[in-house]
Amino acid sequence: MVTIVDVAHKAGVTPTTVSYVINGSGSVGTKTRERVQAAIAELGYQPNLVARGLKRGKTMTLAFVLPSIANPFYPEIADEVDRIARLHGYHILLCNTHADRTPGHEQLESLVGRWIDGLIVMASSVEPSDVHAFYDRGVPLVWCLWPEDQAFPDMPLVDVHFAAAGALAAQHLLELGHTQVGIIGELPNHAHRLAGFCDAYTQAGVRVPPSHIFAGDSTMESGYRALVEMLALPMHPTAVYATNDWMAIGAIEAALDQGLRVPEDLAVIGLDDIMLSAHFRPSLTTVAIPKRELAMEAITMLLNLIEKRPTPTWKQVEPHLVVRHSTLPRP
Amino acid sequence: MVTIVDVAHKAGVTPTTVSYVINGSGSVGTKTRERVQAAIAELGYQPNLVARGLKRGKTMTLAFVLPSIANPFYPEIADEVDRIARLHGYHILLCNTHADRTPGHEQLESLVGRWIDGLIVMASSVEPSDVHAFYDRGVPLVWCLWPEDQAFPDMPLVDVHFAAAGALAAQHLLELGHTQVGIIGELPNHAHRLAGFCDAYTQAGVRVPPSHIFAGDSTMESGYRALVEMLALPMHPTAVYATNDWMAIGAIEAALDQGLRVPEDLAVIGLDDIMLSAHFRPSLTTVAIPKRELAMEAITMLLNLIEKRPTPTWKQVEPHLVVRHSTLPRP
DNA sequence: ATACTCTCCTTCAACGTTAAACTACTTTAA
DNA sequence: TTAAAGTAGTTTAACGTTGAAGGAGAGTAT
Repeated sequence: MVTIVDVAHKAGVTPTTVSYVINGSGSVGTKTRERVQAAIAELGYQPNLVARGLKRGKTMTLAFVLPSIANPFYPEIADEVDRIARLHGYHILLCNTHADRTPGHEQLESLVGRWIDGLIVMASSVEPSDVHAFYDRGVPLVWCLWPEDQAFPDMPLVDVHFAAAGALAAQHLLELGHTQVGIIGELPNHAHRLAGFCDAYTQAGVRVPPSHIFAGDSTMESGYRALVEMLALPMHPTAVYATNDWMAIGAIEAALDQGLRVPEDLAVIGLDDIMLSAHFRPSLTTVAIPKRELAMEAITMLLNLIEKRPTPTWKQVEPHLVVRHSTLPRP
Repeated sequence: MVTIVDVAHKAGVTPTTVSYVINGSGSVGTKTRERVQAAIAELGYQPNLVARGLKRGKTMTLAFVLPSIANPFYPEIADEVDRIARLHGYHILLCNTHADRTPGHEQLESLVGRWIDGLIVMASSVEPSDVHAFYDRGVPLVWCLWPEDQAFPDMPLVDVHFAAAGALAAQHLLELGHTQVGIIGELPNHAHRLAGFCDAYTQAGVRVPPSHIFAGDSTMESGYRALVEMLALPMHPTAVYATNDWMAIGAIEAALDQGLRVPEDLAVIGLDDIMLSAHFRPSLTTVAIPKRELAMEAITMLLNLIEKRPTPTWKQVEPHLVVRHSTLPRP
């Protein structure tokens, strides 16, 4: 590898002068500058970021900590984080914790040994207290999608306005005239999604009795089971709201298997907008989480923290409704 | 941050001795070793990998270069690469080229400035010649999924035995008695997938005329269009083979829209096994690419190259058939 | 003429770690 | 008893870069 010393020799100056040319610091005469630049070009010199990192105490490296990149929720976020980070000269280290929160602690340690400049931690990839310990050490970090009420209130956080998401779903069903609704939700994790929905119904003067709320665990299977249960009761819903898309899809499958038509006999709405929802038959009406915006807010906040610019430390991104073919007006 | 010098002071030895304790090199007395270890534990010392990287010329960092992690084909591979790399003490730098092959060149340069120890390059993320230039410089790297015939034959390569994949699809349809087949393929990229299929048919004594082969571009829409075209001709296929799942799904949608039943009137088989295929209705019979195995072979080969262990530099992983609900015996 | 300033470049030391070379002491061998 | 071999450390220098301090020379002001 060609080093700054090689360039200096070739240009007949000292390494410091070359460094000044590269970084625009110091003061360098025009002719010398040109000679140095020629030498750099000729030798194909690239500054060594390891040495520079050691000297400057800054590695231009960020870490993206998440449960698993194989979970289809994260890749799009990762892509956007990487894109924006690179615009600012940073690279992203991937860190899949595989939801093993205990070694998650050691993983954070090993990242800090690399002098990363900051990290983005996705919900539930590491123990909250471990994350907070790092924050206290002064490592710039942003939490992303941590359930708001569990968060240490002093830590930078970006999440989704889930209550608004629930309200959007409710508003859509209300506009279609559905007053008899069943709900499939994962509690307590989806509390905001549920509350936003129920509050909107209450404000519209329609009561959702607790007996119309069924428990799921975010899997398709749990959505299927919940709908079967629901249909066994004498409640006759004309619409179902599931707090995520997988459960909504499970519910549709159950309804179809029970001989109901979707959306004619039963409207179903989900929340997330996973890729499958667009291609499922019938395609799923859902409330979309703006992942790229989420990523953008998180990385922007992190870069502000690193570069010590003033920044709000709490952001909520707003979801939006995506109407497809699983909802229709009440028969 | 606490450094090796702090530990040395606390233990009453020189930094070198601490280094010897950490790395198990040199020779250190039992009592001294214990004192040093106690000091390390007490101060919570973590070796600085930046400084170590500079000194040793090794950063324990690999890069994973791909078009975009948002493409659902890659996350599972990335997850496995990261998992295995970390078992060996390496971290993974993510590098989305966004199929911009020109800046791809600069991206590689910036990675080399970081002294990464090696990289895995996914097909079509960078210009082949740029990649080869890096290989010539001695940077350990493995190509993954590059169409075999385009590859520089001297470069380490891991790919899928696509001809066998095509043959598996053919064998399945032959066993179901389908002699009238239509093919939707992307050429020339999917040449092996096509050849494997056609060869198997030929060997079974069934000729597939060129007129039964339709062009697609790997998108769902192109699969849809191809099937519509196909049905307009007087060829009456009872089965369709698409060289990827998206086109197969597009074909199914077209068939359903044209009033055909799938699989009763028309069997459809794909290739890839993307996540959607399992949840689509009808779920798609397809030939699966073993992504985790692919990842494992690539990272294993790369680690062998880095650590200068003998290793084959060409691997093909074997696909396998996944029978679901889009294929049935010929009516 | 002397002091001051400015520009341009060099010297020096440091970031944290670690191999190589060296020293001091102990043990073993002939 | 002396040499050889081993053990347990230390000293030194280096990885590649850069900020601070310093110096040489030219230009300007008094």
